[in-house]
Amino acid sequence: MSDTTQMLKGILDGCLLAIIKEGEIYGYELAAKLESYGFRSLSEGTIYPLLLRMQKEGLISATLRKSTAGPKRKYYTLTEKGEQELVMFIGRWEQVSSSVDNVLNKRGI
Amino acid sequence: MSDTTQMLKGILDGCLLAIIKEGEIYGYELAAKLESYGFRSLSEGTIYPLLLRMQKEGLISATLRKSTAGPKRKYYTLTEKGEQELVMFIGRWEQVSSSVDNVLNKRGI
DNA sequence: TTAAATACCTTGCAATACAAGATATACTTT
DNA sequence: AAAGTATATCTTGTATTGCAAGGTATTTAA
Repeated sequence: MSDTTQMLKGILDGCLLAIIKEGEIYGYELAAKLESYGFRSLSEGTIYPLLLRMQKEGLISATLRKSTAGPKRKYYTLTEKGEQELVMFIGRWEQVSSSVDNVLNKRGI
Repeated sequence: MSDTTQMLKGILDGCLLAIIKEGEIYGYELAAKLESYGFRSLSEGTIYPLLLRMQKEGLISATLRKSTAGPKRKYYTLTEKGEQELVMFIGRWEQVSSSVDNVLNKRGI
């Protein structure tokens, strides 16, 4: 109850969409990218199931490519549906985050 | 997958703490207050179990008082532990929300 | 007395982050 | 060759939590 686990629910998927939109990227690299944006180190048990789920929902699509330093990488790109979902995510985020900021700054109505 | 349900996880408790800190308040009023801050209408099935949980954890304490227009009201106040938890919540929120904003504004590193 | 607004609670479900453990490839070191 | 290390992905099971649905009780107004 004292970490950010619960707080990440419902925002990680949107953040992944936003990063993938910037350019084709694979899971292992994504985890590092999230850290560079300020997220604490995220478990692979979080990233991979999430990517698979989003692919199954048709938000992203994947292609396998050989790597020079390990097993094949699974590169993801946004689908049309994924772009739409990203737009809706941003709307949700702005509504919720501004509400929280209102509460913390004590500016009701 | 297109509402803010998941996004509220891990932030509602902190928001309740912040509002209760402003002054003694009861559950039914709290729901209205949250709306005035920008949250969409929250179910009583969300508010009451959450208040009971926080009371059980010792973050808030309650006293019953008669009402002029209905059954007794349960007024909540912050405990010392609740104040500490609020401070920690604010820290978590600032870390996470700034990370999300970084991702959405594409400002890595 | 019937209705409506107020006020609180309980049960069960669904969604999701994550720990733990497994598998496989390429390169480097011994 | 063999072993180790970094890279890269996946699966299973668990804990937490928002919320719908349904229930109870009190006060005032119609």
